[in-house]
Amino acid sequence: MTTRATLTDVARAAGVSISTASLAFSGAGPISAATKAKVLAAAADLGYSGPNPVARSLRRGRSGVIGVVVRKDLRQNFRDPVAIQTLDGVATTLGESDLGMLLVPTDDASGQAPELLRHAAMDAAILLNGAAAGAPSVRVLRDRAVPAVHVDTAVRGSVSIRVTDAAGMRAVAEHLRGLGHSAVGVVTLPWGPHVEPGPLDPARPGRSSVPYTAARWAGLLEGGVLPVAAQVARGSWVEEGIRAGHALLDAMPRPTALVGFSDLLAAGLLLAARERGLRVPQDVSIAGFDGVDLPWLGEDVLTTVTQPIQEKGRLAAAAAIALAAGERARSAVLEVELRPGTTTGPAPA
Amino acid sequence: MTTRATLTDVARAAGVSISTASLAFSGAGPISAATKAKVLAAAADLGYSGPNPVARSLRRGRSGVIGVVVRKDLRQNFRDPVAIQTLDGVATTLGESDLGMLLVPTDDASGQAPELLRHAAMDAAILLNGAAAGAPSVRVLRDRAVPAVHVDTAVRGSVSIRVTDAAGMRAVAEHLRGLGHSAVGVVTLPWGPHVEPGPLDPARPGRSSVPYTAARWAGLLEGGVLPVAAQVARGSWVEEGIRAGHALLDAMPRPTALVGFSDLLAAGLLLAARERGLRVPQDVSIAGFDGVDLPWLGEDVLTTVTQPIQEKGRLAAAAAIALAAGERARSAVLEVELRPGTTTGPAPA
DNA sequence: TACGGGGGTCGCAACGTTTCGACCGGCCTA
DNA sequence: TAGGCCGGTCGAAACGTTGCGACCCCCGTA
Repeated sequence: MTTRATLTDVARAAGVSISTASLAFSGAGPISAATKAKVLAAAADLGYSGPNPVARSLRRGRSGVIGVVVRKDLRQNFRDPVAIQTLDGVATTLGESDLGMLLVPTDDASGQAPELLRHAAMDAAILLNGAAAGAPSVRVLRDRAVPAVHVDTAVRGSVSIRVTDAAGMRAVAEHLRGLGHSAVGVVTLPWGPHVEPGPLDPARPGRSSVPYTAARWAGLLEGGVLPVAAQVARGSWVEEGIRAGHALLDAMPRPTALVGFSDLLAAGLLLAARERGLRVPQDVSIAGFDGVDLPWLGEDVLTTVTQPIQEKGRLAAAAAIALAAGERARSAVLEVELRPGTTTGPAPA
Repeated sequence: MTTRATLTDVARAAGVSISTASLAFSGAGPISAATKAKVLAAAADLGYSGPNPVARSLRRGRSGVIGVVVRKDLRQNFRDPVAIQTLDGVATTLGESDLGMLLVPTDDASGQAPELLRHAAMDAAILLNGAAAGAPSVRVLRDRAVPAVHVDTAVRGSVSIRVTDAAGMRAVAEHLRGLGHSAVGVVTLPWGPHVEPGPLDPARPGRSSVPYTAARWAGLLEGGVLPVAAQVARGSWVEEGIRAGHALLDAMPRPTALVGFSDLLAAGLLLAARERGLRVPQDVSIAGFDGVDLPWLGEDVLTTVTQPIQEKGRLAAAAAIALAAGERARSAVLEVELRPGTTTGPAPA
């Protein structure tokens, strides 16, 4: 088998120097139209389809690839519309700069970063896995001196893109209080590695080690809502919302309002309420967080807090691009907004 | 700013040759424990975190990256559980070999392949975008001599991983006929670039240019079902299923059974039927295709055809790994299976 | 004592590009 | 007509590895 043609071969065939041949492809630098055509013709002749990307990267000192660190179980992870929209934002912005997106599935709970993260070429990384300061993935990147952008997590000395989680949840709390609700049940996102999913004592929850979970809980309290019952979900899944919904609706006295820390959880709450024949919002109000599309929800429009998810991804990508180019990048905290729907109403008398 | 340490620096600091230093990291070749420790110590001292991946790739002639070509709009694309599960399978298998997964969003309709596909380093590619033989993405890869694995599409001279779409849909048709249904409405997946979404004449549908759409339609006919009404969906989305569901249920005489070319579409059909107060399956039977989890569907268990989606991804990745290593890989066609649920029943009298 | 073998180390030549500086004419301007 | 400038081309030196072959020395064996 004959090996692939290189720039040297093309140059020889075209009767020019290697430097000139390079110019014909890179476009940077002066070259006459005639020469360029000659080189391109020779290239076509030899089946040469452009400079070897690896060699180019080595010479340029840049790989043109941004690592995107996501949670290991893509199947669960990408079932979450929030993750997908973030990724979509990232992909859009990276695409505009012709940068590659290397997906790196990571399981920080395993205690070590994947081999890939240690060895793969990348000019910068975007951490979508919510890894905190001490996490393996973060350490590996630091050791490799790969600049990192954290999404939804603040890490000292790193750029991070976040939203005002606490303020958003406070708005929900105030909204519910304004409607006269005083008995509120809550299903939270995972609380942290050392807290089991299931019931949570609202009076002594301990501090969640997941930044946005902690922030959203804090927001609830700031808004004057101390839940009468709480459940910790295994993940942002509808099934968990259903399970938690039944658990919460079993509480005595029954909560008049239920809050999900994500829209998927809230959708589950809604389904649980429906299963029990409860009318929403007459019998029970339900609110979520995220503002994602749930086309299968039917007539109901979920009261929720919309966050600019795609924008978060785009900003993260833009920051990563800047860092990859050796420039500085700034952290950002984006605003969220309460969007009242049809699933919340006055508390029953 | 001081530039990053290289193997040369480490070797010098450790007082050994570059080759020996390399040995300490690659592990390939004989090296005394003492020397290795010395080199590693020097490396730690200099903050050297292992060989530069790009240089290594250049030297080795392999980048350790597999390109995964997906449809452009990640947001729509990844809303589809099928796409996600496939990707999950791919990621799992690639991860086991410590290979990177470069996500390349592509819009073949635009007529040209993304810059990234032309220029990014990859040892092989997996096409999840259903690109047919002539598509830009396929051409670019061929020109670059990047071996490709096609999923759900057969391309002459390339490896492809598919399922028995026709057989699956034939099983659905036979199932429905066995239940006495003769008036069947269908919502198909997109038919091809030059066929508008919306109503389709079941008697003269023309041949779909999307291989699995064509195969599934053919399977229906093979099973003895000539639909009385048909709708072409914009994509595998619940909303489209709902829209099509209403359109199909408006047909006179009303179909007694509805078939969706995907579970998401079928779920939409189900929701449309519910919205109209129709009982499933007493008033209308509904069947889908894919066998994905739809936890929000409630009590109903969708009658569907399960395909080994994750397995498809795993096989595709395995094939890509083989091709990247210069070995041969074989195409595969996986079996699907009818899984009767609670959404199909005897045709109303 | 001489010889063979093997573990460990080292030099050097790639891998395929980009880019910097030098060089060479020809053309414009003074 | 001479000087300067600029468009176009070229050589050569990196970029940071890996891996082949050579080499050296020590030990075991004949």
